[in-house]
Amino acid sequence: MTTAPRWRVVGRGEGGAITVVDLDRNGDRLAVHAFDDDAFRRAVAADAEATRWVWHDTRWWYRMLLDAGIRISRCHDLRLSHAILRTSAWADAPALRAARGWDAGGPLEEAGPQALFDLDGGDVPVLPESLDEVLAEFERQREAVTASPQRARLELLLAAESAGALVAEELHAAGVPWSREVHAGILDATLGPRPLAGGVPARIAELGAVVRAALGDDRASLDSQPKLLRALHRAGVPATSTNRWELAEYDHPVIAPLLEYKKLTRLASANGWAWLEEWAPAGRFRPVYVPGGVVTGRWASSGGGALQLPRQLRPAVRADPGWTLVVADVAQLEPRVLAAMAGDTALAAAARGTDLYAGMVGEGVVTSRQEAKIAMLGAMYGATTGDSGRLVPALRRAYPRAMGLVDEAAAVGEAGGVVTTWLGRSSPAPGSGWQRVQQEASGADASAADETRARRSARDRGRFTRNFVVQGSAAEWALAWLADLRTRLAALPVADAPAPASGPVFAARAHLAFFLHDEIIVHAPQEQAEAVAVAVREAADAATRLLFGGFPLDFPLDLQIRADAAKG
DNA sequence: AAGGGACGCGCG
DNA sequence: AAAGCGCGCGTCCCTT
Repeated sequence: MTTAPRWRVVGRGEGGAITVVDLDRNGDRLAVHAFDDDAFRRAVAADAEATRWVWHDTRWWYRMLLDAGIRISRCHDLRLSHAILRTSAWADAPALRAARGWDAGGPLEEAGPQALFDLDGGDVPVLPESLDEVLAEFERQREAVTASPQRARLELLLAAESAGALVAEELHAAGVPWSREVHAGILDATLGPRPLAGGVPARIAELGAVVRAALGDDRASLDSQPKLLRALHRAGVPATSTNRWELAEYDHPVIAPLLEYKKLTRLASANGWAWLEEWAPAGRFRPVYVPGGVVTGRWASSGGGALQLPRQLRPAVRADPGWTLVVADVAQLEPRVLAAMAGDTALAAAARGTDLYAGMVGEGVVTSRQEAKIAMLGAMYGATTGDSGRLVPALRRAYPRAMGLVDEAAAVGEAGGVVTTWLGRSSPAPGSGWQRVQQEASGADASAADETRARRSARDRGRFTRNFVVQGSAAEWALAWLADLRTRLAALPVADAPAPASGPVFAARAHLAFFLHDEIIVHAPQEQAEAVAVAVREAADAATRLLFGGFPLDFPLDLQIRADAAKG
């Protein structure tokens, strides 16, 4: 009788052949297989459900599999896991920290065959993919986790991070269903007809003329910040910058058309016709997601500005014929995560309905929903002045546990310490520059300027660590939500729907199409919309229980089923 | 000519 | 009406 492997570790063996080592739950070897590329794909396809595949970089291996139409259930991404364990305060892992090569983490090209042609790159870091190095790193990671006092949470974090890596590749492969017609229609209505190559859109040209007239300078340059600032000064607007918020404070006929001009030039340059051609040439927008790309554990993106899509263009996200979108975002994710982490039952009580901010008003902590929002954001970001800073003390009185948690995180950061999220991602230690500034200020010959500088950089770091614990833990909730939802969607029956342009893995199957910190979009066959909506809600509940057990707090969703992703 | 920094602004 | 966290990207401008 054969034992089913717990892990299947993938690497390059003799002569570069793909080699898979099957391990049992104790990490003992069950079998070793050498494959060519085709045989490897067949082996994965035959065992896609059962096994946790262990590999150096999901971007490399899973992209190859998805291209061949193969989806898998689980993996362990050594690159992402290494990054977490290397800095986690809960992992005492000297061997892992000493390992060379695993902290490289460059773009995908550097890990793939592209590197062969990147000769002038010279010392471009390449992740180890040889079987020996992959096995050794996996062993180091298992040791670090097993020895951790927070083993269960770290295991959860590594599993969630790795699932996120799978989701990121699937999102890229499927793409965001994008209506070029709707997008072009918005551009036309806002900017005017598409100009000839290199031309200025009509509405922008008109507004530019109005602005120059108001400045009394028909040759004023509006696109150069220093020149615009000088032109404003000549026209009697004593602005110190040209940002929107400051300009809005001045009462001058140039302000309104100038702000509109800036709005339109922004749309044209960031998401205009050129963007449409480059990023959505065939009805799909395919951003590259970068899991763990932000220090806090949030995802980043590269290419196309996926995480900055203006709300204005959301109507261009449009389901294929016979399909629909399930659009869901979490209401007040970060304050809810904070309440659960701190075990703050008063804040949890305010969150009991669907609107945490309304709950705060109901408890008499603040007088309006807007105040509640400003105060809560100020507490999580470390505001000290303005309306926001003024309201924070009221929150400290009403929610001492939640506020105590972020205040403590700030204090640790100001003192140069490290803070850690709910599941175990730690903030980076302060850099040598930061420490030097603090030391210089504490020396006997420190000037007043030295002390001011040191205090400011300490406060800056305090605000960073204050926010780190909340933003990072919220990212963990979102990862758990994504991972659980991904599994539920895969379990839905294959639908009788027209094949979408989403590639072989996603034809006739509901799939994630977009993710943005606390929001997801699922592209679903119309007949499955309700089932998908249920899965999205159940996944949120599952994530909450997984992270916070029985703590009495919901994470309610704002969920809509509709053909486009506009809010309505 | 290429690259880095500053600025501004889109998103959460 | 905003000053306080985390990002990516386009533009301009200056340096190399």
